[in-house]
Amino acid sequence: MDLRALKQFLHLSQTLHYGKTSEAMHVSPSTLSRSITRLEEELGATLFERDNRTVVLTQAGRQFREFAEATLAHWQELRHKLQNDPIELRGQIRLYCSVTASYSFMLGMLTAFRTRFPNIEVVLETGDAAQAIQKVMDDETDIAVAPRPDHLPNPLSFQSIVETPLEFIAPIIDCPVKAQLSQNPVPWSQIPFVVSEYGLARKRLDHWFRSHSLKPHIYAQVAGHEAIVSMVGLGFGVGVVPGLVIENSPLKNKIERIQTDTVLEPFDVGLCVLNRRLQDPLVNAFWQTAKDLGDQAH
Amino acid sequence: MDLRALKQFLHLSQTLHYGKTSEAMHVSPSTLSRSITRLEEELGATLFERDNRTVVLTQAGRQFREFAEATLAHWQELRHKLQNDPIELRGQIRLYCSVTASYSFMLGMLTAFRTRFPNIEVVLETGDAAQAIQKVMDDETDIAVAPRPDHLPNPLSFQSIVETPLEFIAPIIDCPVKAQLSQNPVPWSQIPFVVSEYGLARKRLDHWFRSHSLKPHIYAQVAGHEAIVSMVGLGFGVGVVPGLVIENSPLKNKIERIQTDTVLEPFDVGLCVLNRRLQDPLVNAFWQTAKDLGDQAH
DNA sequence: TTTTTTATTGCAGCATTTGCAACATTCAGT
DNA sequence: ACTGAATGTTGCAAATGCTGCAATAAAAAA
Repeated sequence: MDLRALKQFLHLSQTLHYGKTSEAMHVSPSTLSRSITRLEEELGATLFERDNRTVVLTQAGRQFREFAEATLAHWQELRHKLQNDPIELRGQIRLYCSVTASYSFMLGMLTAFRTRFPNIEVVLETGDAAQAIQKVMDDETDIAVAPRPDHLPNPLSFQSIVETPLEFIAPIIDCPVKAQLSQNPVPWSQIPFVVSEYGLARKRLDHWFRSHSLKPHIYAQVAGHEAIVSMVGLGFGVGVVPGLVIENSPLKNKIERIQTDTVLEPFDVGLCVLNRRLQDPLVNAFWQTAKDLGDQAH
Repeated sequence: MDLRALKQFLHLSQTLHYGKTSEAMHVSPSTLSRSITRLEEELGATLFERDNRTVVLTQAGRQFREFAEATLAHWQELRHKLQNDPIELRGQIRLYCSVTASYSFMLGMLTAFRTRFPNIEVVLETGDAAQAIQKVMDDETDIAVAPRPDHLPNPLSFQSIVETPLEFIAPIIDCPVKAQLSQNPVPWSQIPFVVSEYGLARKRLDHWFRSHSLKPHIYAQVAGHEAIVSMVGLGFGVGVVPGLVIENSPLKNKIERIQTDTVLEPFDVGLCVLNRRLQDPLVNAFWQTAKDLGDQAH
């Protein structure tokens, strides 16, 4: 039994659905299935009564849930205590995130961190999310907020915070683009697109174009999702940005989301760090604080 | 954090000695070292203050020990409860062990088992320990007591119960052998040996002969350690048997241990089972009961 | 019946863990 | 001070175990 199995069990005991839980825990259904099976073997008791259609907690499962909750809480509490107690950490830590992130969840994260480690100075740099991974790899920052890449480079660790859909947005003001969009079918290959210069969002969009056999009309390539929102808001074309960016944008009411036949794979936004940088107590402190915050959310 | 790490930590917190603990936990010192390091990383605190000469528990370590003890106890208690509750197990389970084992620890084991599962019928066969592994492999018995082989066959699981040294024994009564043994140096190649026909004890002894460049004088090959004790007691020669067998032998006062320059690698006596047989709830019940007993001993 | 949903299993690839051996460090004894 | 023994850690190759994909099984819905 390890803590990951415990977390998975707890989540599953709430959803009662392998698919949902496995997705939330970022493992495949098969892995989750085997995790639970292992747990049951070690325990010598069945935790879930499952038929391929329904999953229900057994009596044993209910009892185990209490144990799991208590143990997990106990562990986290202890970890906090031990991290605060021994040495009053001092120093500097470098963070990198997009403007949107700094507006949204980064605020809560930093407050929690400052409360726990008031003597660590935080240097926060904002910039294009597409560069975040590279910044970490080059050790130009300690921890960055980034969308989880399709293939995580080996020396990196990732910890997800929130998932947000990638959405198509269009201007609300009257402009040529608006007219084109109201046609049926929509002449996608003629519509001007405002896209990221590079990065995961660009990759996903390119994939979407290919799978629709479209040769897109790229009107502008810009760096940073926020800039895309601006240009779209001004009526230059259609863009694709994470939902989070839309919600936190001051131009929110100048644009609208548009539906498409297929949905782009959502962004899994989280923290990214170079494994070896976790040796540094300061970096580790931030990483663990974030982890605690995440665990509480579940 | 998993339970194994917890057990290792607890043991180490008592011995304060990596070598001792790693041996007791059946892992190499390096593995233990890494286990503890991992634990410390996950926890973000140092558990042991160690210099290559001394190991002491830190303040954090003391706090963590309480957590570890509580968690482990909690887990085991729950496992007991869950294993008893759901179904009253009935049926038959086949055990195989040596006569010595049945006299010594097997008694306690069976009592614990009968208390917990009064409706499981135990069929206990006694015989030569050297055959135990084979009996399990051939599925002629469910669980056997055996010395841990140098290389455990893959489909088998092993759980150790007790370690016992392999000792040289000689008759006490006056006989030719006794005279030879009192010479200096001892003429090993002329002394008659009473040895196992096959099995791990034989293997270890052969190895000892080779490493001393001796061509042994084998007087008799017998099956079963108990028989060796008998023949040695009667003055037929010198033998090698596990300490446990000596202590439980009615002929204990007819023989004496003799010292040699190098000591034979001790026997690690424990339970052995075919992995797939653990699917059977009855077999699993016994296996887990034994595990609980072992955990309590620590 | 066919389709859809969803947990499980075979299998191959891969990451983690393991143990050995070499190393570093400290202490005891000369 | 020097040598030798004891002991925790680290580099590295090998093995073990875990993971995800794809196929499967089973049951409900259409």
